[in-house]
Amino acid sequence: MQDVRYDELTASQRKAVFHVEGPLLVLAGPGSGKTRVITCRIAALIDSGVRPYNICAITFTNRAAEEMRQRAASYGAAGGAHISTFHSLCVRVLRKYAGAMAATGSPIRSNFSIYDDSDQGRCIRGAVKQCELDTKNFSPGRCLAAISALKNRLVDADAFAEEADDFFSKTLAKIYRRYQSILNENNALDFDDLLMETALLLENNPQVRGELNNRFRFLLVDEYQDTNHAQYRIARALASEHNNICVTGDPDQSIYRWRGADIGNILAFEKDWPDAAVVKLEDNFRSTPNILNLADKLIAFNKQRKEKRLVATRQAGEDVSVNVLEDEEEEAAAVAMQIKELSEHGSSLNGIAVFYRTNAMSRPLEEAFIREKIPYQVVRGVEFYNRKEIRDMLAYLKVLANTSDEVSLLRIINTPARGIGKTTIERIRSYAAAQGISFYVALGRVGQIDSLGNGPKAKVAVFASMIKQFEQDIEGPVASLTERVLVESGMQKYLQSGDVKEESALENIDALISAAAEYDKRSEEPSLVDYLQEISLFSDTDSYDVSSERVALMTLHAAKGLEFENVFIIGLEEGILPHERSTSSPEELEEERRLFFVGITRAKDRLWISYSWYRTFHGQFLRTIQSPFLYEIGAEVRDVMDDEDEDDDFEDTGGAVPKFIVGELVGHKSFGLGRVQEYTDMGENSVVVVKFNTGQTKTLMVKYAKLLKMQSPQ
DNA sequence: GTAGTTGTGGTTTTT
DNA sequence: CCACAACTAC
Repeated sequence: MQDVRYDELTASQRKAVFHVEGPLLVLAGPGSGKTRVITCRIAALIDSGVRPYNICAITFTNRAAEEMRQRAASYGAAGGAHISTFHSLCVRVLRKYAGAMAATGSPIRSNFSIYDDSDQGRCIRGAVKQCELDTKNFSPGRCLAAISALKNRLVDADAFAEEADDFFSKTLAKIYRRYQSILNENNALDFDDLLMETALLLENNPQVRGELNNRFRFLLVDEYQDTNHAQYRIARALASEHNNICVTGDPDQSIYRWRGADIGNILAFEKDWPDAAVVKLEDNFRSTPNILNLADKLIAFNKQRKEKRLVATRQAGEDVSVNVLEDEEEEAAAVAMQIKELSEHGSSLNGIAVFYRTNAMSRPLEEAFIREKIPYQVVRGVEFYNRKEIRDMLAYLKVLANTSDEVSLLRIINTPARGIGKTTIERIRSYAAAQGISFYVALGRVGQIDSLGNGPKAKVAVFASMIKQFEQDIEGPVASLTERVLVESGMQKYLQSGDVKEESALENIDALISAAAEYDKRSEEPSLVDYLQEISLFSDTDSYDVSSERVALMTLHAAKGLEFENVFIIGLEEGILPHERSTSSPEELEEERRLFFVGITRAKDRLWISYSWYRTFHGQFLRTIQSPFLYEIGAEVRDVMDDEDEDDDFEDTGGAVPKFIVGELVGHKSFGLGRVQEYTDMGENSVVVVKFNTGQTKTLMVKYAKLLKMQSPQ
């Protein structure tokens, strides 16, 4: 193997790298050279005579997969090894074995569509409606979350119907069933189906499992702490014959519990694989001890964890700054100023990142950066693919690839407007239902739909023949087909006309066509189905360009796996970090803490943490409370405004703050009357939870809230 | 059938 | 505060 510097590895890294046969657990702290260990290990496996073809490495994000591919390639070890995310692997497996699955009654065909949350939303709304239920009690979000959790546990609709014993579960079971049959009718799978179907296929079909066991003799799973139960079962099945399973991860960096990740998978690995070798990577080569110290202090507050040390190998550096600003704009301005200074002192912009809890928090930063002319890139989830024009174009392509995909078909049948309205659609629909044919097939027989007048009939016929025309190009390159659709569907004309506000719409579609062209070039066997299935699993996060000279702005979740010389983490406030929706259980709070931990440990040299006194929240300008995590890291907060000639319109209470009793009636200048729900006496920093008559419950800091005592408690 | 308007509900993180 | 759905007016 070329260029592999095995001699630069530490003793424990070597142990992991040169482990060949049998299960292996690598507990890798942040900055411990985990990626390097994994890629070196792939190289070492090949050195020891393993064929690359027999290696399967699974990562969590496409970006991580791409990075690993490149690193492996630089060792000359790329060819043949399968490196992808769980989801991509599942798509390939399902597409390949769809035929075999059909024999056992599976409705999935290999050209299935993959539905994202917005498609799912349409399906679930349809399902709830069909069950004649009130969407208030069974909101789409709630239902989808519940179904997702079930799928993660590999509980299908029938199994759930059997276990359901109360009203809610029974109703949910009905919805689940309807939802799933809608997906089936559309020949579509949602993200969770990809995992569940693959897991079930592997477990129930010995022949398929045998083939894959034979192919993937060495399995690597990265970020194992974030695998959910379905992924766990897939990994277990894949490794069932050879036992050559190597998992890497860090329980302290598990941040996807909300998505079903089960930290128990990594904690119980040694139970699942009793003869597992365990390697702990505790040396940290990334951060200064100043930064690590903070991370260590913070994570020690978590109760559910495996004790693990963070051993600094670097020399002491600069202290971590914790600043408080007036509001989110001042906070953004302060970050921008600091970045300017760094830049002027020679720091490169691609070594700088700003992390925040929610995507919405990027706005003030972007405004400040534009003002200060600081180049930046926002690394955001699915922004690009969520654009209307992109979704429309993709809907055309999806229909061509999978004519059963009614959700996509309904999206484009009147986009751009071609006079096919609700009534026409409903009539075609009932015709299709009566005849027992799909909506698409019904379009082709529009002449026979007696309920339609001649006008609508003609319009539908034009649309149907247009789609037929496109279908002739289905085998060719994806880019030229996309271009053809753009022109002939009328989308181009529609977007050029003055009615559309978004100038950038056509540019975005151009970007889509370029991406398709790149796919055509890169892919060994380009096909529309393959292309669509691939990009369904792609997000903007994956296209983050590490090398471009721009400051990176991203959520703490997106920061996982990255590192930067200079890191800013903003919004250290109660309700934001920890997030207000994650405070109902200790487990959730611990996950928020891990999220902060992940953010801190991305920093190599310098770290700035900040929060602001006020923040606009749900459109309201509100006083904030600093995050409890700041106490935990023992932060000495510097009030940046106090350093200047600051007028503080909140007079000092001199530390003498009033005390409250639960049940006490209080008044607030903007929320009105309310009753004390909880009171935590922390002297000057006492916190009170008040339920106001408006119905909202607020956590307030006594020092600032200026609550009026209305009367003595009963 | 369509476009514009009002109302309502949901509002974290991502494959 | 935003997106989408239902409603209303053409």
